[in-house]
Amino acid sequence: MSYRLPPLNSLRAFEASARHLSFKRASDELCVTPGAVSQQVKSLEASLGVQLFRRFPRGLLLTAEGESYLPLISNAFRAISDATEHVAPALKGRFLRVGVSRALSERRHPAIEGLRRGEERPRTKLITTDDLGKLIDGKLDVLLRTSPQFPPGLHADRIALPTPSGPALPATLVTLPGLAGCREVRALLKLLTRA
Amino acid sequence: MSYRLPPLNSLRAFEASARHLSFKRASDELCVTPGAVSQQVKSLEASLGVQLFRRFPRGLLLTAEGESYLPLISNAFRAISDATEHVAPALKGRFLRVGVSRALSERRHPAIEGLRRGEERPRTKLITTDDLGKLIDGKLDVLLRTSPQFPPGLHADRIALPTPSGPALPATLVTLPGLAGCREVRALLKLLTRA
DNA sequence: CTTCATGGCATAGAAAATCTAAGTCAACAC
DNA sequence: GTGTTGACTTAGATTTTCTATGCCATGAAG
Repeated sequence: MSYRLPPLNSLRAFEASARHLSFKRASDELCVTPGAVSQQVKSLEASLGVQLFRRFPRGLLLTAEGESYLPLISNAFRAISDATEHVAPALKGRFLRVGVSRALSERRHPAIEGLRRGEERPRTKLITTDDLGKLIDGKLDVLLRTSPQFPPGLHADRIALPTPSGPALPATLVTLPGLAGCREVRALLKLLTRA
Repeated sequence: MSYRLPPLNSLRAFEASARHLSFKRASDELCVTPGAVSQQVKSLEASLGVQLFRRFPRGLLLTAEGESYLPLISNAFRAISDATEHVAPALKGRFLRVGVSRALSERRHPAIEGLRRGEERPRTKLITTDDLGKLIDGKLDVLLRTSPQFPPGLHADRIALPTPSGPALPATLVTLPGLAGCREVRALLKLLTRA
């Protein structure tokens, strides 16, 4: 038997916003802009014909409908997430595993430190290493190093890390080809190259 | 706590294909082309790194992973669908409620008859009526009539219904503006104007 | 054997959805 | 008063989804 599902991407924006009671914090979690979250939630409300949030200048409150919807949607997403991890155990890690070479790690670059402290998105687990083998073995998702060298078959972005004072620091972000375009890696790239 | 969700639209394509063991029949249900379903499922398999189907020239079989994934995903979608109906009761109808004027109804137009017998998509519930009031009152989603007249505020598409023999039959498909762009209405339009 | 029907696959491009950047507004803090 | 924060809106950029088309492999019918 078929069902009618609401727009699922919008539902994701709703769920994250409802947990945080903030489009801003939801946008951080989802690695998109607050405007995108706002639009998605608005679009969901329009398609449902139901207000899910009360908006305030500095945040959100759930309506009664939103209050009743949230746990049901969160549980369904949790079930999907768990089922997915069960079927594809390789997706179990909830963090982007980022190798950072010792040289860069010791530079205490602000964005990298922010990631380390959990203050920046995407969520990452930082590992001090420059071992490309870990990338190939699937033990890392991304490797950030100063050396521009990388073996064929991997994908590399040459970037300039802005420094608080002085010239930008050249670095290379290496990934498996399949991961190069994923949202978290792109978000990481953007974070690292941000002024 | 956040989760990592697979691409939800692809998941929808997987779930429908797995129920039907056919991209073709899933495409009918989802009102998209088989090629689109195929691409979505393939994309999901790539992002999970797991084969979900075995393909055969005349259909699909589920892999062990696909077998274990399906009930979990179906249940989650069911939960979302139920939650959505609970929060937005107006969405309860699972059928597109189509009013067909008596004149058109009596013509026994093939596409309309196909809809009536449940042989054509989108799923519709046909009601013989030409009462625009029902549309405005929300008791109908769409009204198909021969008359080109409709009140301001509604949306109308003037269409030509192909007949098996003879010239196309002019008709008007009237909807509330909010519904005019929705997938089911568009699918209905396409079905009715198909040669 | 040939022909026809069926359905999955791949591709290029069209269409739609999603997102971003930028600016506005309303509150709150100092 | 100014500055900060976060929600809202808009236009356009970007990405995703979809379509149309043709190809391929099978199975059924003649």
